Amino acid sequence: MATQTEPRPRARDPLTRERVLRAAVDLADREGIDALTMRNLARELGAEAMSLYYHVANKEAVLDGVVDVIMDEINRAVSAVDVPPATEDWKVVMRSRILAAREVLLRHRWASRLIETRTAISPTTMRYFDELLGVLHAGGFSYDLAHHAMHALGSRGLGFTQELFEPENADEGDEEMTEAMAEMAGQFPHLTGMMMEVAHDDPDSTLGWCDDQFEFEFGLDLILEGLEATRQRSGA
Amino acid sequence: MATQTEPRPRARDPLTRERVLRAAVDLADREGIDALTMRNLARELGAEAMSLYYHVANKEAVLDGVVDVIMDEINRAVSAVDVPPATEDWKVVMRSRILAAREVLLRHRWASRLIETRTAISPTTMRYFDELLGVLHAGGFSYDLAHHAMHALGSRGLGFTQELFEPENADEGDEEMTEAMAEMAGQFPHLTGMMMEVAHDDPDSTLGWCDDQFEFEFGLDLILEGLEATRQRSGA
DNA sequence: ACCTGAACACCGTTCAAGT
DNA sequence: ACCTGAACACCGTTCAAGT
Repeated sequence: MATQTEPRPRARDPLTRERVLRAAVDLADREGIDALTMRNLARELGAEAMSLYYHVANKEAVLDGVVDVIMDEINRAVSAVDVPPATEDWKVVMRSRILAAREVLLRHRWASRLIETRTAISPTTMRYFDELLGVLHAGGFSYDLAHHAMHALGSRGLGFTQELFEPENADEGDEEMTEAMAEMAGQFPHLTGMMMEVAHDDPDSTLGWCDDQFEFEFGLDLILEGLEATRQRSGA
Repeated sequence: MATQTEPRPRARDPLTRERVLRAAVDLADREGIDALTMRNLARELGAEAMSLYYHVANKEAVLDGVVDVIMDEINRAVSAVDVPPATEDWKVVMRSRILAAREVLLRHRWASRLIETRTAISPTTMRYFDELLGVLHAGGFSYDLAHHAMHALGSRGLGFTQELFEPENADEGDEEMTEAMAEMAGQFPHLTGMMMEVAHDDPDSTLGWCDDQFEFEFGLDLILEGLEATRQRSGA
């Protein structure tokens, strides 16, 4: 056994586009998307940063590839959940597909923000949306209305949570919290009222009181039902 | 008159947090958000990068401040459009507010992406959402339902277009285009079908065929109507 | 064919120093 | 009080060079 005291030996198979992209996803999962630099990625693979450029054009290509890996995982998850073939309600199929996609994005929380920065659309991504369109079309939507439907869903169609200002760190002390709220009451009566009403309904919650999964499904169902109503109305 | 041959003289008033932030917005408008570096920003102001640190804590604080400037512009635009006080339909008020906010974001196209990266929520931003909540509450929503409504709107409540994969550069040659489509037809029947149907309805459009404003309003109205139906149903 | 070292032009930021 | 120069630890990327 050769002496190896390197901090990160990492069985040194030859590099590969695949290995590079997989390492990139792992790195982002483990240390966040900001840690995904060419130098860190290379170290992860036991190589030098410059070696990566033999397998990928540049960092942008790495990011494109990483999104592709995620979209592939989504496609896999979606086709795995799609088992019940006897379902005739397009809303049920759509819903379960989107929720499956969402689960993947929850496993890679950096991914949705990254996906939004892509300008080109890869075949893997096209496949996802093509199948979604297929569900609508099979459900009685004209392609024209299906087109509007896809826009109405927007990024929610991939399972994105739409939240602005995710709490991120709801670790603020309780006293600072109530103090801030007192100051808030005057300036922002409705925000204050809302928080008080919700706190009354469910005393356990002060901050971090939003059930993301519930809110996502609420918004999704609202849109799906609106689309179904539009479809029936337009007879298309 | 003193000799001045500097490329960017820029009347050299003392720096100010306000001047720094305004220059930052101008710079992002003119050259894109990536050009907003501390060094570029300083040059814009006829100063050195290090001088900025006397007025702002760091770059993150600049970005927070920039978002605040934009949110202030939104609040101004919203209150300017809010003139008709006799309107009793909350949907009309909500719609016009959100469309006004959207116009501001269209003037600063880099802004929505930046806003999404903020973790803290400033008073200026709170004001916007507080007023939006006020419209819902005045329209007969319980704060609890209004809360769900805000989640359902998500970033659309600020006028964000939800589009994944904005075309960005729809400058692809027509021949490459049709070639790509031919290849696509097999793999992505529904995307192909959709494009053909839309092209048939409106022959002028092949790519860049989406009317963003129409799609935004379609999706927005879908949600607003869904919320109104939910409100009536829940009797809240 | 695959990998690397040295180097370049950038970042944000610190710190001691200038006026 | 306000601004700056030099320096540090990072980036992505090039290019000529190694095996």
